[in-house]
Amino acid sequence: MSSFLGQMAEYPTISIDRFDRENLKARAYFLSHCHKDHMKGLRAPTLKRRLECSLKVFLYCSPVTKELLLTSPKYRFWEKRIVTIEIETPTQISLVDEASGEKEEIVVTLLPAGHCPGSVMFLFQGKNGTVLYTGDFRLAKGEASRMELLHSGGRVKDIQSVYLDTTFCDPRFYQIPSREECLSGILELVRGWITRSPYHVVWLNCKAAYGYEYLFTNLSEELGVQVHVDKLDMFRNMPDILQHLTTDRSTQIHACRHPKAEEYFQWNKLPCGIASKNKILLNTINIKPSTMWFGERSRKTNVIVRTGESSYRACFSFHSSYSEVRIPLSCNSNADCSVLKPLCRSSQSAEPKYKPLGKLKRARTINVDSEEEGDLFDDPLPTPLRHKVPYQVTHHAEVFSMTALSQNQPEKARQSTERCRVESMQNSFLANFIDCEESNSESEEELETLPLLQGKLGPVALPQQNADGDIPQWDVFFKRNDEVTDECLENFPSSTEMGGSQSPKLFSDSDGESTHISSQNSSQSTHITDQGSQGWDKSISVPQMEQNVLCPEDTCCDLKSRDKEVNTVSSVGKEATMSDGKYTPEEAAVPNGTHTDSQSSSDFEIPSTPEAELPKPEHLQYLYKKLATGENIVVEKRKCSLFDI
DNA sequence: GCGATCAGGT
DNA sequence: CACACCTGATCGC
Repeated sequence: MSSFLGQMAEYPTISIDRFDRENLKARAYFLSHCHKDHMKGLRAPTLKRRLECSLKVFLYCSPVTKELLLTSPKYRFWEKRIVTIEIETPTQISLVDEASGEKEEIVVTLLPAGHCPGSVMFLFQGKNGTVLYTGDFRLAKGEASRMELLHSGGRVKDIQSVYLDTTFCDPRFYQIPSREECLSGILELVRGWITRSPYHVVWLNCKAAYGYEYLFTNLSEELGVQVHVDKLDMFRNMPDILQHLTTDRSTQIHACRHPKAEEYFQWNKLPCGIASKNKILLNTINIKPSTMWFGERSRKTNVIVRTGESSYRACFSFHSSYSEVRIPLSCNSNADCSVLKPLCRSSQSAEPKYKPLGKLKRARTINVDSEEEGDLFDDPLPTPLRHKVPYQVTHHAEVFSMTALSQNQPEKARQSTERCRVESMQNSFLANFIDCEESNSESEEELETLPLLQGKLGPVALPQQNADGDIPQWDVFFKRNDEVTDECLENFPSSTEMGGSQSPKLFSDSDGESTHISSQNSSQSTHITDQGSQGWDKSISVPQMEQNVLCPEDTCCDLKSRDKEVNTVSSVGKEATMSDGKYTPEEAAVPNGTHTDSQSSSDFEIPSTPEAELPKPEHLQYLYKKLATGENIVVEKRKCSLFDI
């Protein structure tokens, strides 16, 4: 359960991913993704009642999240009260207090989070500054640069707080192999097994949760075998996922579930009940996706570990690891950049890009123009179509989409009369990183020594710069992979090598030299569904501006100035107290060089920000000072830290 | 009967 | 370790 209580210090009238207690009074709700632990209170009678009374309260989320949510009858009562916001489309929302009529404007931008279908991060911009709520996220290869652009779109100083998913925000989870590596390992294991005969089947022992879809779709895509699941109606409008799933049990790849699945497996039975085909017994192996991590200096890089005669564990994570959580707060290079990198890619590089799954098929198109105020909210399932264009205006009294920046916009382009403070946010970068530090311990002892904000989602890490850290030796980790990739792959089970009904003999869990399954080439061999994140095939917005205004060129940012102000952050939930002090880094290093995308290496690489350092104790000094002066910092029961440089 | 909470499991 | 659930027991309404 996320320990984030739902409210952010800067904007306490909105609630995110929590719908109980204090959140019952919120003026607006936001849901980052459809995992139960982020939906607490969402179907409670108390909230339902409030909804019936407060007609101006809405839930904002991505179109995919809405689709998934409404698949469950338990949440259907939300149907008319959900407003979907397109990815990467800054949208203004009026937060109205129904009692007093008091109104506050806020601009929210949804950014793909890579955690599960529909998952997003929320960037809020308003009178109390800019805050980023990450929700749960897994940055994928190539996404670091997106984050840079994100941050370069707003001056660093405007980022007051980052409410961060700190699941693995601990040095002990220093590395989790990249999505591509894990995928590649699983793919080859599955391939090696199911190609042996039509009676060789694989059971993917997945927990009930959204987030495995990219695994299913990629396996299906590569192997031409659909994955058996219990239910797929939630994906009925997402053909990119749906086409790879089936409820036909005769397939060779299963991800079905049953409470007694483990027991079944002992008896050679799949969770869906079948044990044979054409009266011939099936040969089954099971693969359990689970988090595996690798310490900074560990050479252990197997992404598949054999745990039994027919059992394997495969590395898989919904969350970013410690090394991935180092989010560049701004971009190093130059700048015309716009907020969002995906818009900037005119050159279609070979870079493997993880695109969020779940592109919605629109049942119908809805024209949205300035006359259609009511439509947005009255419309049922197929959400109003909007283009991912800058400057679009959705027409509802309280919701406007607009371009994020005005830098490239002709004034005439502004359709909304609303002022958009985002305007000022474009230049001035600082090569900062959000970094989490240490302490996964729950012992009082450690908490005392290192007073950090705790919580899965919550603590805020502060940008910091350090010139003398020990930089992770990325090369050490991945160089070797390059060298051994091919031979490793050769060690994979193949239909010819593996005889009988034994399961593949590989991937020993010991220090594996040859058992390592990982490939820098995985981007080639493992296709990740490309579907243009949430782009819509039909356009509708009337006031349509030029596309890509946000980022005219494929160029990246140019570092014009360095913003020295970085507010400290923090606070999780209502108990937390924001620290409003500002910090001026004395030695904000000048980002050097031009940003280049990391095309060739893994997620862990932080190519564009060579100065990035590991957090060091001295970085906490400022925080300590604040603590010493009595500023409130709430320590909750989890790990992670607040970096207050 | 429902929800909330907890313990225990995968 | 951790997640994202699930089940079952207990309690209160």
